[in-house]
Amino acid sequence: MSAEPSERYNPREMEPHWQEVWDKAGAFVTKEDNARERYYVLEMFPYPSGRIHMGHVRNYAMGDVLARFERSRGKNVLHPMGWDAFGLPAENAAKQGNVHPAEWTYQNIANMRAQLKSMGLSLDWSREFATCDVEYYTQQQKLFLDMLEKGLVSRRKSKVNWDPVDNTVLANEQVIDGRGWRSGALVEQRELDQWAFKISDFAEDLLAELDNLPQWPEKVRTMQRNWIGRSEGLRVLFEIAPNDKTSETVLDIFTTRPDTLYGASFMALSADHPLTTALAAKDPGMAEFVAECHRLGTATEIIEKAEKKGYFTGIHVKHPVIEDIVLPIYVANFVLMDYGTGAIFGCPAHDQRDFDFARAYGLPIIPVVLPEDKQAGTFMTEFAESDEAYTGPGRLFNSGPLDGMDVDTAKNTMATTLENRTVGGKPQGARKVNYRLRDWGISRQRYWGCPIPVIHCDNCGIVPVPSDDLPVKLPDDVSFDKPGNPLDHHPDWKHVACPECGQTARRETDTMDTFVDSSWYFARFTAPRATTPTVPDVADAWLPVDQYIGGIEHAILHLLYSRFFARAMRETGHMQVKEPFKGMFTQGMVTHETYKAEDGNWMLPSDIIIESSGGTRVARDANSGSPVVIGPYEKMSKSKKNVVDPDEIVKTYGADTARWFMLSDSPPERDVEWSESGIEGASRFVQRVWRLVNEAKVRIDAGSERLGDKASALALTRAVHKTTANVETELAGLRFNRAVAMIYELTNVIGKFMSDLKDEPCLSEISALRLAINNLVQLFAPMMPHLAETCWQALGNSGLVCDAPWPEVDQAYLVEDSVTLPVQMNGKKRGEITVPAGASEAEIIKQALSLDVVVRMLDGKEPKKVIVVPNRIVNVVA
RNA sequence: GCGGGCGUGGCGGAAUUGGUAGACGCGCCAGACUCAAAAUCUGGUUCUGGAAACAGAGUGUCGGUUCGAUUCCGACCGCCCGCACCA
Repeated sequence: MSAEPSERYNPREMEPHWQEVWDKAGAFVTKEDNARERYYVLEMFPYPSGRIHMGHVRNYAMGDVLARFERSRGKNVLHPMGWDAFGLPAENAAKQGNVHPAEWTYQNIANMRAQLKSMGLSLDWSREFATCDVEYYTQQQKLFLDMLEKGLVSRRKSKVNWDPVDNTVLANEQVIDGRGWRSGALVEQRELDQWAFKISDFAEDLLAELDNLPQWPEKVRTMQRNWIGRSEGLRVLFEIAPNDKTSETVLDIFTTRPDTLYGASFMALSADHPLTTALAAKDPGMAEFVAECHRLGTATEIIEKAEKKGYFTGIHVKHPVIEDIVLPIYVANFVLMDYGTGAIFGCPAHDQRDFDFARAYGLPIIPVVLPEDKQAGTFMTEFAESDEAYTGPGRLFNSGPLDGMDVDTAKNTMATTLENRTVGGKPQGARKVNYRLRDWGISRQRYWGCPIPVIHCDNCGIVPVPSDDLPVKLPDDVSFDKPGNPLDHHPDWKHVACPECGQTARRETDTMDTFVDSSWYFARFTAPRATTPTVPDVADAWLPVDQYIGGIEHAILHLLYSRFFARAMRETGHMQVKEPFKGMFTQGMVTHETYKAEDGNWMLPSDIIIESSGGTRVARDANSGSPVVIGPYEKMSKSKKNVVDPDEIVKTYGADTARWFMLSDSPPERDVEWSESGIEGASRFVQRVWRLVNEAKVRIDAGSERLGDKASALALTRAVHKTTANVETELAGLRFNRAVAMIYELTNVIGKFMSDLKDEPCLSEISALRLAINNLVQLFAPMMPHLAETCWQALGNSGLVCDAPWPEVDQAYLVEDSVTLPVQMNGKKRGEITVPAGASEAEIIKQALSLDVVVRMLDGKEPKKVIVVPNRIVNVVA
């Protein structure tokens, strides 16, 4: 099959053809026994919602360009695809449509696979898997058991974020502004037995290694750093003054400012602190205050506005470094139980929250840090009138032995002092590094997830499922008509004999958070059919992923969990690599104009007609003709109906056109604006290239017998080599938009060359044209692979362009033998001169000064100075 | 509040280490081809003045360094994103 010259290029015919050719040739099946350098490119695998969207098209187009490009550069490329297939939508579909989650999911996968195949991606489909495949989650259960054995999994009663709409637990990372990330429901706090991965064991390493990921966006690294939230400080034991309300004798607090201890004026406990709970049991007023704190919730708006409130416990602690001073203990609504020890000391002068609290309750405010440029007296006076705590640097004062020290020295000195004292037989102070990062709770009360392979036995406690008994398979016969977890109310699934004592026991009915599934799939792709989670040697050979591409929305959750999993898999012997992704790229979103009808309803782009006259665009309803308001570009979303269906685009314009458009114009990390005229422009280029190739073919076939070296032929050859070198650099750096621009430029150059070509060209012109047109095809081949194959064949090349090596760049052609230099007068361009490449400075100056405009402006005077930057510029200073 | 990023024509965006601002695309204007339209091709398109040659201004604002600044420095203005009572 081949397209006739002079016909329009027909992607609908050619694209399926080449897809079949690649498929039959097994062109993109990755071989292990391949001596070439390995290159692993991976795009975040999709959730099988049923249809791909333009965001997928952009993501996979980028990955595919890299895969094809690196392949042509001689690498052994791994470019796999799979499905992040567990999750709640399948269960919701089951509830609504009476379809089994498995059926729904696999049907969606089939649809989306067909859509992805129509894009012509160079994927190794032989490695495809879905995380809901038994073969995959069996291996995940093995990993879980290995991690359990290594002490990387914990089970404890803990406060969890409970989503009352989805009826399940959420990880902290899945709570956004106090609401569930999927349901948007206000999250409640509940106490449950939970399985958790001990990600906090790796906090330090996860933080430190961020510095060794130079190919990650700075933004993502910063976000992870903040999330891990390391802070160095001191645990301090405060002695509780003897009293009759509690039997406790010490209060354990965490502070990062031990230097300000001389400014302490109160202590504050979290509403959930054990001491609070004990005291509230006997104090109804306090119990009411605690309840009030819980009602406040965690929503951002509320926290921002909430006043600092407290409740005095009636007890005091002794000041650790000032004799005969006691400090009152409050329960305060701004102290968090899950950070530090859930208790703090308050130094109002140097912490804004403490300041506000002290103001509200009439507590002393004692400044102990003096800004470097202030006198103690004036600072005290100014400070008394201020509403702000001073949190900057300075020297200690009002602080006895610390007076005169800078903040860091004072911190250290105080730490050492307290380390050397004891309270109740323990050191009063202990240096401690605290992290915000908390363990990753993975228990979910759901059916469509990976079962947690443990058994609860009344005699033996928690018993791991023996590996011979794996997999713990999900039962097929489940009902979704009752609220709660279908696994829990399944008639017999959970009832099993204890593997240890044989007595009646219960299976764990919780399944794993679906983020577990996506935390190691990149490793599984290296040996997707192995009967172990990985084949360690193979995983180590491929990993880390050279280039990972996906959305910024996974900057914390997925990427942090994956980094943890790599470490956990290392500890359990499944691989050596601890950083899973060497290069990370976060691509921007696809946006589209929004359209609103007169009645205020959003309208689909396909339901409107846009007319433009004299630069103004007017939209109206395609059916009724009534006017439609054109709104700004926003992220494509179903709710605003500003979506374009990739299937329709592929049918109308072809995959190559869609890919080309997605890669041109906008830098890949920025949002791209989808527009009708944009896709039309891309389509125009496809046809233009096709015409150009056919015209070139006619000229080349006609040949020539005239000898001769034409300057235009040399210029074209230079342009080809230069563009090849530049496109290579840009593609390697993922600057697809710049590569596209250069290819356009070269196309223009070739077009110009052809229209200038005489009826009887000489040999040098024909061979320059042959090189140019073939190279052009190769340059755009990673982006528009079908068109490239068609052109490649039409030009009479043998084999597939996807197998052809990247064109060679001859450095000799990159060196120009004459240069055009701009000539500036006082920094403003006035003209230009052309000089031989090796021209001396004196020559250049002489030529520049003889320019008409320079002579005129100098008006007979000598220039003050002439600056010559070789190969760049000449500047005449008058 | 803290952290990260960004401000360039009508629009998306280009501009190596400071060296011709506006590549390339979209849009628009004019012309060619056509009975006509579509498609295609050619030319033009930062702004102001001018028929043109040309001159002046110009990369958010103000200032600085420099022969020369979109690029470096300082102050400000505006926008986007992330985090946020983390002691």
